[in-house]
Amino acid sequence: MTTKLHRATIRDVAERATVSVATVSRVLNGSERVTGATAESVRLAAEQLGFRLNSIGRNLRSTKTQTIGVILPTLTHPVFADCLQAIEIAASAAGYSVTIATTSYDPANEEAASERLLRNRVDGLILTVANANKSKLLEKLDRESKPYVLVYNEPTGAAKHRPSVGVDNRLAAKQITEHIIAAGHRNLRMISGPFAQSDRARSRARGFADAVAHAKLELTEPLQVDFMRTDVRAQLFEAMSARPAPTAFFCSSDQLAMRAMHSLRSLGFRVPDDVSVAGFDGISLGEWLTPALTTVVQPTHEIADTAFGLLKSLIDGERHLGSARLHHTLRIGGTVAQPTTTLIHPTQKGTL
Amino acid sequence: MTTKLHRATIRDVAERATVSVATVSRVLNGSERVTGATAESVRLAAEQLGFRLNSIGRNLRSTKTQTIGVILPTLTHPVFADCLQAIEIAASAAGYSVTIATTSYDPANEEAASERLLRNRVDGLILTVANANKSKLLEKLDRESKPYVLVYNEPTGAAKHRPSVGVDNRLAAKQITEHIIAAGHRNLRMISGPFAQSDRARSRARGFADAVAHAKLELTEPLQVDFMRTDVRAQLFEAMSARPAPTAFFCSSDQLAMRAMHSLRSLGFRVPDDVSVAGFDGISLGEWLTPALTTVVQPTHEIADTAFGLLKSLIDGERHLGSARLHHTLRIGGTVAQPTTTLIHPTQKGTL
DNA sequence: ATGAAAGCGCTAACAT
DNA sequence: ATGTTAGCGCTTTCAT
Repeated sequence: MTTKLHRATIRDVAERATVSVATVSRVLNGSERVTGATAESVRLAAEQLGFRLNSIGRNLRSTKTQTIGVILPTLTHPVFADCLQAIEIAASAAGYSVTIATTSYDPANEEAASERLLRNRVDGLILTVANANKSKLLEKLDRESKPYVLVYNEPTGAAKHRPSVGVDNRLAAKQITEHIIAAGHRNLRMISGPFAQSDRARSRARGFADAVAHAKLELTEPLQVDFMRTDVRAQLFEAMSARPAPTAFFCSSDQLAMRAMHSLRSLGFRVPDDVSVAGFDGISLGEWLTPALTTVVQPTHEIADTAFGLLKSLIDGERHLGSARLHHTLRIGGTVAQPTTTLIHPTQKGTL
Repeated sequence: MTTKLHRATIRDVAERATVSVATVSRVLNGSERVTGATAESVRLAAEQLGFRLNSIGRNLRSTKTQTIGVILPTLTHPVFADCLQAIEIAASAAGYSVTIATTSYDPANEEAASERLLRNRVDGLILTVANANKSKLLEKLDRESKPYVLVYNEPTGAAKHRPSVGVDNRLAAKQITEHIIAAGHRNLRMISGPFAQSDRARSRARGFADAVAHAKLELTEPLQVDFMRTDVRAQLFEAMSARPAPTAFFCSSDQLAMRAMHSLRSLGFRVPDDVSVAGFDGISLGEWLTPALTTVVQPTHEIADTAFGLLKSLIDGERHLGSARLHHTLRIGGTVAQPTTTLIHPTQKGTL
């Protein structure tokens, strides 16, 4: 055990095993035909020297880094955090490292983040962008034919060729909205994150509108809430002041749903007795609420695995792999109930 | 715009700008004295060529990667996810990339994860290990004098020299337990994650015991719950069958608290009317519950910033920087209330 | 089956 | 202020 153990290079190993560096490299990579005896002596020498392969040298030479980049809007959102975790597990199982970047939903950050990753020569990227149809970053990636797979984004139109993995947001939103309507609600309102930050939010709003239109109900404008910034409570107070007042809210994410429920309750409305709330995502915390949150469950783990698998194929040179729409499920909790028909007009119970 | 834009190397730039590669390298690094004119021509050439620095080459030569590794038990836990996000923000602001690894609380994975990171020659590591006092990984890092900073871990005894950032878990646990006792509870029970997986859990259990002892109450064994695996509900059913039955639970994490509340409620106990619950961590979701979760708030963001700052100093060669205990705060929600004194014996309300 | 040698893209002495 | 040159640690023809 010398002081600078890991400074041992492939060359040191070669000397100690009295073979050439080429041979050492061969046994290190398992590849090539090397005599069992020499291989063993190399392994022994490596162990004795405390040798640790320096990936940098390998990467420089092979122009492959066995590293993928992951660019996500935030890790504060459990969906993204869980997804990243699943990606990391899949990647490391395949011998890949993962380098991350977050954008705070800001396309400007997408640029800086991607450049950093690209300078590091990641072999490919898994990412969620603000808008998959119109993205400088994606255009760059396309131009440079750098492998990437989108998660959660649903590119459409001219961008439809972009590889992506996620659920059918519009359909899922339509279905959960139908569930709300089936419970007897006639005055629904959607609460959404800022459309500019999320094409998912837009798709979900479309699905909501689909269901509302199909039931021949009146469609109101989604309440756009900048989650981290705005006073959700004030916005909800106003929303509940409308006549007829909404009896149910469909929220574009579970976090939004939780905040909405909290605000509604603090305004004196009982959930689901006075007003129903449904979410979207299926974060596990939602199950632990009482009553449990009614929501759409996205198969996060599967999305991650599929995305990594796709990316791996792309990296390995396969083409035309297409995208994957995975199955969502409805998780019927207890936050959506029948509207209280006896209520003339839900009196404004709370105050600001 | 040729096909292979980014294949342009520093050498191509040098040729186009009719200077030497050394000069290009100099303007790229901002360092050194280069005439404004030549610098400009180099920048122009680089732009025209769509040149993108290849970090691999730089890293190999400089034996620095401007990359840190982050090893965390999981990202499923919001505390870790939020911390990682804050680390990433701090790191990228300082020009560092971050490569991640998760261990699922399994020390065996710590080994594999760290080797991967170390092969990638990360400049330093930020990590949370199962046991900061007894860790093969930490011993290795010490032996190789690889810079690292622990987060959340609280090394003690012989391991006290290990740089760490976090709160005083024992004190914080003691304080929130005192809060519970001050509400009038006499029969408290702690619910903890597996001690083997978390030295924090052990510290918190000690703090709990401190408060219980100080109030001269009877100390019961913490209920160890393997969160992801065990049937929490069954364990709680049993716990509530004890006589005298506990009237309050202190949970070693907010997630555990949420699961506990869910199980208790499904067993027919009202929280906080029949039984009080407090958590630890201060995840933001806890604030959105109704009633809001009473808990200890760890300054996650600050922990991340401090840890990165410390690591950066270590990487830059400074020594003897010590550790940082950051301030926690109690967040008094509504999940801890006075025990119902009229209750003779809390009758078993639910069934399995 | 193994070795010799070239070179991936860059930085850092050392020259000039 | 700028150029020359020697590698950083590894993989990979091309020989043998």
